Amino acid sequence: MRRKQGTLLPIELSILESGLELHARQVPEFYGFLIAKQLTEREGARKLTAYGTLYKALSRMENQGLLTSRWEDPVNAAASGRPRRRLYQVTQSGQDALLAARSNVDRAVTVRRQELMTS
Amino acid sequence: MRRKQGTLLPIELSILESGLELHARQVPEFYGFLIAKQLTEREGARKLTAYGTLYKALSRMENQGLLTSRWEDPVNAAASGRPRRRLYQVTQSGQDALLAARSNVDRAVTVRRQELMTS
DNA sequence: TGACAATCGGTGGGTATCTTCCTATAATTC
DNA sequence: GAATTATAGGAAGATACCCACCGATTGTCA
Repeated sequence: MRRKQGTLLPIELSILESGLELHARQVPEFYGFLIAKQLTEREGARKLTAYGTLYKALSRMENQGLLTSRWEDPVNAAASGRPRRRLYQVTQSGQDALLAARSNVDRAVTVRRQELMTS
Repeated sequence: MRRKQGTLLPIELSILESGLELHARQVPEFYGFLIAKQLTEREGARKLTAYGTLYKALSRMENQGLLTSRWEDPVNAAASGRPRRRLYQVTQSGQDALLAARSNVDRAVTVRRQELMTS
């Protein structure tokens, strides 16, 4: 749906928020599946069936420099008996984008409120 | 469905046959997914949706000594960019079981044919 | 012969990631 | 304001494995 540049989509906002929240809780890195679970919990019950959407968002964000990623050590994954994870971190640029997007939203809300009050 | 001992189930026969066929074609080891594909092709179109059934059969056969398995080197799997495979081989005992089962089938068929002809 | 116990098959879920295809929609361009 | 175009979203499927549960069946024993 063609994006107005400098904008974050709802799913991207969620990813950044989840990522930063985990970071604050001493979880330095996150991965797709974990985010999916977080979103499911947070957004309340309605399942994120479309993993494609999530993973596409993640790689998009990495290309934009909002995230960095590395593959988990395969030996480690094997020892845990599960598929390898791709581990992400929110970059400084990601944090900035989140803050900018938030203030945009705030501004939009404020403007709308003004409009309502003066109409 | 409680098994008469010394008997092989259809899926077990298929696994042994596929395994030996691959071995004859210079493919020393096989894995679940590969067998699934083989079965789908061979048994003609109708998909093996129930992977659970297949994997259970494999571990059952390993317990019975018809197969041996080892995990693929995780680094190798990672390099190929896919989940790890569990690699199986048909044991001598597996080959014997197949031969025995085949001759049982032959005998049963022969007996049935006799019955039909003399009835 | 009839009841019991064992086990098999299928379904569905969980763990993880990625690709391709089609459609819907929003942002640009004219 | 209309036409174009880029891009996001969803569905489906590929790659691999495993577990838990339920119901059906079948061999065995009384």
